[in-house]
Amino acid sequence: MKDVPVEIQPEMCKVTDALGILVGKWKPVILLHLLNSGTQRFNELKRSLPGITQKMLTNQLRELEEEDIIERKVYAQVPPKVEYSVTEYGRSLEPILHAMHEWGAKHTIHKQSKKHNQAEAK
Amino acid sequence: MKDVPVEIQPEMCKVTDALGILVGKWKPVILLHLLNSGTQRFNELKRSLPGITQKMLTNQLRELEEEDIIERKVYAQVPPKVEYSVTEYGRSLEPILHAMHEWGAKHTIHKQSKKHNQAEAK
DNA sequence: TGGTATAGTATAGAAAAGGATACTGTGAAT
DNA sequence: ATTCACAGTATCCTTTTCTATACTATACCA
Repeated sequence: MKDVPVEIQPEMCKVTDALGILVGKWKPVILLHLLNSGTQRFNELKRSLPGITQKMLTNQLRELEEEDIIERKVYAQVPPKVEYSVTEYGRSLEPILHAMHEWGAKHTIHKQSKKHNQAEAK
Repeated sequence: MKDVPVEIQPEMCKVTDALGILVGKWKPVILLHLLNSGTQRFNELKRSLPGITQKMLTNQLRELEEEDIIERKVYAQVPPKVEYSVTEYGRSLEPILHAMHEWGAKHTIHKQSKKHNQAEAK
């Protein structure tokens, strides 16, 4: 039997796919905020996310909408009113987000103790 | 009582932290491969990942090593021998990777049926 | 008449990520 | 003497992501 190597590409990786939906400087934060606070208007979100630009907020929201994770509801009013909320489908990401939050919190501690050990070892 | 808005930043988000470790075009793929196949040498990895450049492979491996997810073991030989493996600590990411894989697979189907519905609705 | 609020778009530029290609040192095999 | 395998660096370039800033339409309020 030949030793045929297993060939792998990022394009066929489902983990990469899932990750692709979450990456973006503000996407996790927006998603978590919508999950916590429920439906929010554009400017409510903007005020909750200090430092974000309008362009970025629009952009990240559109990308999440594109993947069916959030919903955008436009009211025919003036001044405009647009509401964003997490879809039923989007909520299926909650366990993953929760797991990542837990892991991330532990990792922060792990890194600190690593640093501490290095300092100790002079 | 005033309606004080909750202010959020990506820098304080643990999900963003966890995500940061996994992002990079080849990181999930490398990690999954090391988890599946165990210890691997640099060129074994390279051959398993068609399309990756040496620079990218080195770079992604170093970033994973930096976070203590993988281990790099250098043998004092010529030609050089360097082995990479997932650390005990790195294995704590497995449930998350698994959950993402599952979700990603379902999402692929979700997107397909969405497309199908759109086509149906002419 | 001018200012405010809303939910954006447009444009330009900086910074980060990734790609292409060439080069390195060393021992062993041809 | 040349070539190969190995595990990288070094350099330059392109693409993508993110930032900064200005601008839009419309109704309402003073």
